[in-house]
Amino acid sequence: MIENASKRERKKAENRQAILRTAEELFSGKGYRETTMQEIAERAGVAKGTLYLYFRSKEELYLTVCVRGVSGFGENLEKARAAAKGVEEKIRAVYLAYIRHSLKQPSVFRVLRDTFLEQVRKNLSPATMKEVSSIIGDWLKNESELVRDGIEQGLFDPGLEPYHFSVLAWRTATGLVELALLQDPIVIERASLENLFEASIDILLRGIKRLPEQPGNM
Amino acid sequence: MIENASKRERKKAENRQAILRTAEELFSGKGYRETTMQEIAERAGVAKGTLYLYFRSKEELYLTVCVRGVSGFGENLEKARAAAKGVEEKIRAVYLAYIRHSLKQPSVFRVLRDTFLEQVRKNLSPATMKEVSSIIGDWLKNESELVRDGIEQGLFDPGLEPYHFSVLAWRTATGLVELALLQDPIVIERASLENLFEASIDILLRGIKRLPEQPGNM
Amino acid sequence: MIENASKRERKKAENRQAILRTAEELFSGKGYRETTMQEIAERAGVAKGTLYLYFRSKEELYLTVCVRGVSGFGENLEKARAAAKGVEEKIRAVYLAYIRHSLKQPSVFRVLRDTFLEQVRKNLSPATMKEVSSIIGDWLKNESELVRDGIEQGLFDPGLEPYHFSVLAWRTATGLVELALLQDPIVIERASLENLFEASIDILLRGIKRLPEQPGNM
Amino acid sequence: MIENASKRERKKAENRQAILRTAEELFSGKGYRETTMQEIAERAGVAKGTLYLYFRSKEELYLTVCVRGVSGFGENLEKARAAAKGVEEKIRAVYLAYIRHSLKQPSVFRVLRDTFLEQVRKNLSPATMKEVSSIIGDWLKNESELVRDGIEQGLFDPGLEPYHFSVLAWRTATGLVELALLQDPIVIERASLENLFEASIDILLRGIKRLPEQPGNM
DNA sequence: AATGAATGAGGATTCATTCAT
DNA sequence: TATGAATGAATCCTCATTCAT
Repeated sequence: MIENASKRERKKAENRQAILRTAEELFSGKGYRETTMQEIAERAGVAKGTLYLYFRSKEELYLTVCVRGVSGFGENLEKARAAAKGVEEKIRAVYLAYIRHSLKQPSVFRVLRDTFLEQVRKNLSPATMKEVSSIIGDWLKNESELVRDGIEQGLFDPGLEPYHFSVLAWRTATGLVELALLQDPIVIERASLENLFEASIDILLRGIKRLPEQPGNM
Repeated sequence: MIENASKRERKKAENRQAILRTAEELFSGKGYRETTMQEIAERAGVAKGTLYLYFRSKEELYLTVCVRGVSGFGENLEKARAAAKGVEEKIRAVYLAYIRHSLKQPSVFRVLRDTFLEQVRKNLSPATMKEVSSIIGDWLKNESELVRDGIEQGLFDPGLEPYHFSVLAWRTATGLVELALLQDPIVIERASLENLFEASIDILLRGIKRLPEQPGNM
Repeated sequence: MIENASKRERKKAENRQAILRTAEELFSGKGYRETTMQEIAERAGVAKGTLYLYFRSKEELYLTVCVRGVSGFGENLEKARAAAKGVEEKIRAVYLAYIRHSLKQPSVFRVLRDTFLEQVRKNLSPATMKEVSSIIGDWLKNESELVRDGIEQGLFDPGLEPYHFSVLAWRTATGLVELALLQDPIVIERASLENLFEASIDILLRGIKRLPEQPGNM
Repeated sequence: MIENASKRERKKAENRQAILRTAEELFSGKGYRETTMQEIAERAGVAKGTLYLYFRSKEELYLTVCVRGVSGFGENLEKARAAAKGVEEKIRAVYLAYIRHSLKQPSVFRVLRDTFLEQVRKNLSPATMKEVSSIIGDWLKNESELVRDGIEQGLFDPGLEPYHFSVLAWRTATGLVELALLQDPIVIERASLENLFEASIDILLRGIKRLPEQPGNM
């Protein structure tokens, strides 16, 4: 009896996961409008109607996909920072973790990004907006702390506004990921782009380093 | 006869421009999928069927909007480069011109940006994408000439890949403009962002400067 | 063992009644098409599948509700007839009992009325319709016996077709109840309507009375 | 040119009429829910999408059908009254005209009736409700006048409340039409019902006649 | 007997594109 | 050249019914 119940529960949970995975893949690959419930159902191996047993509407499914992915994101960045030694290394680690994670879970990246596109914001519930914002907000805040530390340690230009740098790094990373996610990358090949990920944070860090001999005029 | 012909020509060109302007505005405001041919026609003051006299399909219309937008950018940036003296100043001028132009013509900016979101790409044929990218690619290549000049003049790190830097600057600028275009800016206030526009190119440039004493290891 | 069996029987009968009560309420409030099996199940406190243990289909459930409703009417009217003395009084009593019962149990009334709206009929098989009508037909036939008695006793116009009068009285009563059940009565106030209930049967009866002096020409 | 335009206009108007006619037929035969846009389109000889060129939604189409039919109804009753001579004949003529017109245009009848069914009232716009109510209201008012005249002329029982009689006649007629509209009439055959139409108004009128010799006690 | 997850046919609506005028 | 009516494929969602547990 319990066996039965749990078996059923398990099957249900599996179904839910299958739907979410499929939906994530499709939404992420083709966007909200382009993805049809029919296709999600087919690929998830269930009937169209079944989707509506688990999610009240296409929109609810989309939001669930979003929120689910977003949760893991923050922790990931946190881990990267904890693992790295030294201010500069931490900044670099978080920056690259943001890029790597985004490339691995494009749908999450897209939600994060969409939160900052007016066009799409209306699709997101306030709750989602808040959760997403808080992740970015945390990153920016933590990042600023690191920069401040760096300044205090004499590593970075004392005239630098720490928060500004965080925003700058975030926007740069986002812009690069966007390019990388295009299925046949344009303007630049994938391999070069990979190099650019590392090069970009190097340039950014170098751009804020303190120059002892010749006083920075920034 | 000739009078009539030229009059007709003029009317035709006007119609074309009106359609393009309207389409740009709508694509920019609601995205490709959300924009209907019906609405474009209505707002442009022509009949739905007329659109198809000027553009073979919705996609071609979109492409034309893009190309027109990119060209506008091109001229603008060209002017900025011509006006500035010295490599570094030219790079800064072009970078800032890109931002200013984007803020002045948000719809062009948005349409172009969307072309780099997969959501829109799924609706566009590879041919369309290729066309847009090649224009942007050309433009980035021009930009990298400047960087190459800078390296030759001993201003920038000789290990730097010029084209990469163009891409980096472009993505950074784009990321910042995106933030600036949000109606209720989150994360950062408008004023700070204005500062960041200038600070960002300073950081980027400083990040690639040659360091005579300690040889660049990038 | 027997205890258990009877207990189960009781439970089963209770379930059946609960389902029927709930269905009646819902069918009455929202109509056949608008009422879903899901909602019936929920409100009756059973699972959707359980409904199909008791009733083969939605239609059979509806039919059962109807039949049950008609039977209730039947008993009630029968009682009224038995209690009254004299043909005329019996007819009046049955007529008023029909109205009172309808007002006391609006859902039964509504379900039965709907069975005579083509909208509902399209959802019901001919068999179902036939079943309901035969019950109502029987009931009307009983009623016409009274009229026949009245004619034989020289009370009513001998040219009168007894069954027709039953139908007429039934439709008139139904029409009046319909009006009375409107939440914000239009056309006539509730109080007046109450008077009309009595006045109407008076008029109907007077309309069929034998007129000794001038031979009825109906 | 004008030829063309008018030809086109005519075609459009014809289409509209065809759709309305078809819709009336179907709505009226199967009810709102049972009728599909697909079927209306097919039978009207147009494509599904075409319906939406003429009517914004299924509901708007339904209401248009309703309102269109309702307009002619009032005039019809008016004509019947004008044509008949004498109070009694006028009442009979209007009553029968109501029945005949209802049978000829069932959809109109249904709208009229539905205005008095709580279930359906929510589907009707206030405007429709008002128009429909006014037709019934007019009938009832005019009818009352006739009854009042009859009383003054010594034809009808002086104790009779004129308005009540109007309501009674209206509800009786409605109840009978309802029965007649069932596709395979139940409880009573079509032919008998036809007789009942006339018999019913005879009974009603006879039921309110003044009885000079034996004072009416109603 | 009871459950409730799964099904899939069916229905309203949208919109890019065509074509007769 | 310009029009806008017509098309129908495509999409989201509902719900009666089935069936494994």
